[in-house]
Amino acid sequence: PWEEEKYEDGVKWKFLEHKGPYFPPGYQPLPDDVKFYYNGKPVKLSLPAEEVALFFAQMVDHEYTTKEVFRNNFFKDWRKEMTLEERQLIMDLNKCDFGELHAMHIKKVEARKNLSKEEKLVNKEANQKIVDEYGYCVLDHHRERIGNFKIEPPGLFRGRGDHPKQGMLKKRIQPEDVIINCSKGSRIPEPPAGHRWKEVRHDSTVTWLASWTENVQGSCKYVMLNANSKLKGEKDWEKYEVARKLKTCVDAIRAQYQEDLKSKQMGTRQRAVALYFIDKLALRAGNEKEEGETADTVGCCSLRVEHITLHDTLDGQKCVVEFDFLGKDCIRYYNKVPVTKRVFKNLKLFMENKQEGDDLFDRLNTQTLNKHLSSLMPGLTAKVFRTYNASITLQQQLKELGNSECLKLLSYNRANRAVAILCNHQRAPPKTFEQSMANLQAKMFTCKSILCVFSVVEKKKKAVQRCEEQLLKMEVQATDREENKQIALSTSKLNYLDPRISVAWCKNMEVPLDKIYNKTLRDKFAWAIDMTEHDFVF
DNA sequence: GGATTGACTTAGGAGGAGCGTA
DNA sequence: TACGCTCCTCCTAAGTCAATCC
Repeated sequence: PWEEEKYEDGVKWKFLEHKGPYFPPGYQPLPDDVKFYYNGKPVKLSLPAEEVALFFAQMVDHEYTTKEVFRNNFFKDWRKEMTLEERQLIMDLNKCDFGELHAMHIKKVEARKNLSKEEKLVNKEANQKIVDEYGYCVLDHHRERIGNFKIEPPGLFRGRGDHPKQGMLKKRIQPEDVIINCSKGSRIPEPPAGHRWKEVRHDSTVTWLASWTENVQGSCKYVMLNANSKLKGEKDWEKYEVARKLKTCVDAIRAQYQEDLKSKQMGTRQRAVALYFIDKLALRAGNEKEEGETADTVGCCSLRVEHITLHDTLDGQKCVVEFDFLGKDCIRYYNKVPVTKRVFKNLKLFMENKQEGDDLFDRLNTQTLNKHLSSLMPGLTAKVFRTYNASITLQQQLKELGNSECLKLLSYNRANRAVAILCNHQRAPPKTFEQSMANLQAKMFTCKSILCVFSVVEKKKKAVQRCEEQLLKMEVQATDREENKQIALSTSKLNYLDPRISVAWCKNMEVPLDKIYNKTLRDKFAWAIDMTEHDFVF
């Protein structure tokens, strides 16, 4: 779909100009009447120590701050920011009283909420000005929106799940920490007054505009383009094209790994079983992770023996594998899956003479798995199976029809839901779930009562009809919402489902696209909206 | 080959805008 | 006009995977 010529060998652009990242405002010292207390006595902290104290104070009503690991990490890092005197005085977090700091924070939040319409508008305009100035770049001939042009503000690190580094201080990033990437002929961004950049480089083989190293994990952070940019759009399109290519050879690949289950080589059999899981269950590849650096989560290749239980029979089914492990973001994967005899036998073998903590696939890692995959098809890696199986599932499930618009949308959401369940995309049930469900039920009840009365009275045909329509809509809505209680549809919509399937479906079903794609999605998938005809097949 | 680093995609939650309703 | 609810946008953590180094 992209007319302009492609650059050769890894070149991503010829011209790149931008204003550099936007830095968050500096720390505002506490007013004199807001005090921190240690052991009951007011203590005036040095500014660096005060800033970090406030990070903690802002979080005290969050569960995080009750956790041992969080408190210890915080206290250790906080003490590093203190002066010698402060460090000698403040020895015990339990003797710290952040009450006034917390109260001030709450008051500020309240005040922000209670701003008048006009004041909110003023803020909005100020924000827009920042976006206008820093939010765009010029890449080749296009003005493009930048995804994250703001430097992440300092704070306390909030890892997910049982993260060993939770509570550590995430330090303030200075221009001196930031590498700028832009093209040679462009106007180089000005660092904030009195500062300089760590480096200005001109690397056209990468797509980032700025980067810095984050201090908690030591990893790189990047400023990159928005998903609606040409660069990202092309990459996204390519991703789905690779997945479509897998469709043409997936049968051969499946036959191959079925065959490999019988191999004399243990490594080959392990690879075959792993591939079977990745294909059938849409598991992630599962890179190995450094112990103690992150929460203990796994994917396919890093499964350990304690993560599966083998059942010769379970609930009347044979050869059942029970999975129970924490995956990405510490989301639990729990599933009972009947597998073929051969897979089952192999798994028994892999588990022999192993104990808790041992790798299930001790002869396999993601590098060798992906090397094998790329030999079967160029561009094929483990994650392509997720994209492929997600998209093909959507396409198959969309064969369920509905005659009214709301029923059509229900069937679309159900297809989307099937994918989300496959990919294990979960969410915490909304806090208001029970209440809003009850409200909906109440409305439906009212509607039903009205219908009862009116059908007796006769007449009022219009009102009856309207009421019936409303009722149907609410019933569908209730079903949809109930089924979706703990399922996140957005992740698969955004990352796994070829948008052309959805665009074609909308055309065929005469459903307006904005019923299934919000503005962000319509922007991101502009390429698909442009090029897709009603007869598109994934 | 094994570890490390760098670049990029994928992920769920927080918070707020905006809408409909009482 | 305030309130409650929903959905969107933003945020940034946490993955994947290839390149590089030794």
